[in-house]
Amino acid sequence: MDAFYASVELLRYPQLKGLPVVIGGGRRRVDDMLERLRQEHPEHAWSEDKLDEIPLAFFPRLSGYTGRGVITTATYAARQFGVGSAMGVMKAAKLCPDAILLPVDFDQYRHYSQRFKAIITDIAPLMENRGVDEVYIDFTDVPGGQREGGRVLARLIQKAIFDDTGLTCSVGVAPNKLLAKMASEFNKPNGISIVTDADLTDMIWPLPCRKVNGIGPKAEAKLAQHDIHTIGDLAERDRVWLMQHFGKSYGAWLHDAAHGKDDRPIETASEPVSISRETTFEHDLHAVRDREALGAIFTQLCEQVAADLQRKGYVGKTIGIKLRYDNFQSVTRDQTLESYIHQAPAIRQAAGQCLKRVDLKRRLRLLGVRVGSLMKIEDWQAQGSRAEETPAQPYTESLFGDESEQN
DNA sequence: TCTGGGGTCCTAGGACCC
DNA sequence: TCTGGGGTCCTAGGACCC
Repeated sequence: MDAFYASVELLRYPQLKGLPVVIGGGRRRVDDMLERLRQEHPEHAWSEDKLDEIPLAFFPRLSGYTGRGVITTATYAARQFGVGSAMGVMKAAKLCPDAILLPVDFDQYRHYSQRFKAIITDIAPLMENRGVDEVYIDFTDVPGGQREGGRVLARLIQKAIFDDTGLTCSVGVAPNKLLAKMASEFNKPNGISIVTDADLTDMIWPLPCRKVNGIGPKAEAKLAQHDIHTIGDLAERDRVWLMQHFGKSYGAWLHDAAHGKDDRPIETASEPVSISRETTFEHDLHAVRDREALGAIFTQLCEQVAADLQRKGYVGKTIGIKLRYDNFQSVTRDQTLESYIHQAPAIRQAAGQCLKRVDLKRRLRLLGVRVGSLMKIEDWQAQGSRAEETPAQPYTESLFGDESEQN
């Protein structure tokens, strides 16, 4: 989907069309924005169905923002200023202070995500989820899927999605997932691109290695040290040499990828491996000085994870924590229990144990709670689930050090 | 002006078992 | 009498993706 979060926001605020808009900074919902408008401008009759009447002047701008968020999506107008996803909001504010900043509203994006995916599976049932805004589709056996190399079906899908949602997408058609992913980037937004094996040398090899899905910043830097910059450079290298320098498995994969080889099937169904919640604090917190605040956040994270588990219908037995220090270094600890759990007090109990195994002298910027080794709740019940033991005194024990160890 | 949140997969060492 | 060869599970960290 093209600039998905931003495009969804533009559906309800069409007055922002064509303007630099960025999504990020914080998590909020439309109601919060309405609430603020009602307080600040009670002379208007604000309501959910009149969002398109909100004057431009009332929208928050990047320039007024102070905080630690990042940009998740930028409209194409905002990208002209050099603003892009994963960029810190404060940096984006320097590049384009007048851009409109909207908070993320995941519920809304999930809703549109389900809608466009339902439209796709109606046309082509073999679809693999790749997050909220991206999918792989197997055209092979769809009627008409081979016409004009797939272009006809790609156009049909684009039109069906646009007619239903007003959202545009870009489609890459290729013999495998690796090439299709790269092809989808060639004609954004609202484009179609077709790549065949015969196009490998002229369309793929000139691209920087970083364009391969699976080569990130670290691998790119290491490749550059060996003077490998384009996918073509990579394709020239000997397979064994790559395996010696990048590991047996990754090296072999690099070699295959550079030659456009990928035989991964479309996975139409998948089970989650873990469910987690984490939060970055507005300001760094200290385990001893801010232990009340940290304790409250910790409890809330456990409750959110528990609610997520129950909503999605899972229990888990590996409970873990993650924290990030003020120097951005992250550590994790986890613990596998004897039985499966899914309730907040039990999660908090186990996660609290993990917390005792980390250094809490440095200031913290992030805290997270994770549950892994998941099992479907039905399977758990079918095999005679044992009720989890709730700690006798939940939420009262000392979690973040104690006053005696002041630092 | 430092750097979100929710995930997956891989590696590597150690415990433990046969 | 100084040291096997598998296999699985657990844990921690890190790369990468959307």
